Amino acid sequence: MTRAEGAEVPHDDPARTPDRLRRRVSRQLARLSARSDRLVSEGLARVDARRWHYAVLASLQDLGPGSQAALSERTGIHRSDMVGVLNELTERDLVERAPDPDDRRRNTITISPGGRRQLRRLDQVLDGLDEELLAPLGPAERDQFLGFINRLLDHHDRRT
Amino acid sequence: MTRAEGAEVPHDDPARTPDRLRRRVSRQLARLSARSDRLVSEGLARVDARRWHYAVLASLQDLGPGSQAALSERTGIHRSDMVGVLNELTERDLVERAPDPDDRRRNTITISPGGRRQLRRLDQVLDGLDEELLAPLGPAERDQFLGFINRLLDHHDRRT
DNA sequence: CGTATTTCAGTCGCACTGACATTA
DNA sequence: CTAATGTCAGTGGGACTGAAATAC
Repeated sequence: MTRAEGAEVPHDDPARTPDRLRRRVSRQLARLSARSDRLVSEGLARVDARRWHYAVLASLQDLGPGSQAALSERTGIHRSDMVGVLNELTERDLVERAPDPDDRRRNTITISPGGRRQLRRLDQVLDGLDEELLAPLGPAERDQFLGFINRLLDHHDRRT
Repeated sequence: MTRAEGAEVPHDDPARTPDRLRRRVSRQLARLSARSDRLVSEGLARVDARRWHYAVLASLQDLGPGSQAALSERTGIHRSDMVGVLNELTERDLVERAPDPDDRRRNTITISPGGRRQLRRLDQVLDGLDEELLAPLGPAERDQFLGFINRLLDHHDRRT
C-alpha cells in the first residue's frame, strides 16, 4: 500500500514523485486544519462566538472558576490574548470578571448562567461541525484519528 | 475504550465533562497543526524558505511548468498569494517567470537548477521535521494517520 | 460583450513577542 | 529584590475578499 520504511529513495527519484505533496504529513495536516478552521469559524460566527470562547467556557464549566493565568494554562490560549477573549465574553454576559480579594493582582473568572446556556449551544454546534468534518470516517476510525492527534499533542506538550 | 456512538449524553452531563476539550476533534486538530506549523516554519526559515515555497517547487518539479493559475490550482495556494510567493522564488533564482507567447495574460513558471537543488534540500529538512512531528507513532500508525488526513481532505476538496 | 489572468490593497482569526505597571 | 499577573501594542504567516488592469 505504501512505501516500505527506510527505502532510501532519493528526493528526485521518480518513484516518490507522483504524490510528493500528498505524502507530506505536516503539509496535509495544515491544509486539513485550515479547512476545519474555516468550517468551525463560520459555524461559530453564526452564534456570535469564536473558537477561543468555547475553550474558555468549557474550561470554566468543567474545572471551575480561575484566574486569567490559570485559564491560559488550561486552554493553551496565550495570556495576552486571554484579556481580549474575556472582554468579549463579559460584554456578552457569559462570564464574570471580579478582582480576587486574596491576591489583588488576579481576576477571578466565573461562568454565568447565560454562559452555561451558550456552552450547551456551542457544544451542539460543534457536534454538528465535527460530524461534518469527520463524515468519511467510521466511529472506530474517528476514535483512532483523535487518539493519534492526542498522542502527538501530548508528546509535544511535554516538550515545553 | 470510548463512549458508544449515539449515547445521547447531554452536554452538561458530568460524564462527558472531564475531557470535553480533549475530545473535540476540530480543536485538537487545530492545536496540533499550530505546533506542526511552528516546527515547520522554524525549520524552513533556517534554509530561507517558507511552506509555500516547497509546494510550488515540488509542483513544478513533479508536474512541470505552468501558469500561476495552474500552480494555484495544483497547490491550493490562493491566486492572490501566488504572486508574492513567486516574487520571493524569482528573487532567489529558484524559478523563472516568463510571459507565455500563446496567451499574453499568462506567465509561464519554470523551476531552475537552483530550484531543484533547493527542493532536494527542503525535502531532507521536511523529512526530519515530519519525523520529529510523528515521533510517537510507529510506521503503520503513521500511514494510517496520513491516510485519514488524506481521506478527509479528499472528501472536503470534492465539495467545492 | 463576458471571461480569465495577474496584481494589489486590505481583512480576519490565531499565535506570538516585548514591554509596562501593579502586587506578592 | 525577584516573580507573577493582567494589560497593551505590535508582528507574522496563512487564507481570504474585492477590485483593477490587461488580454482572451
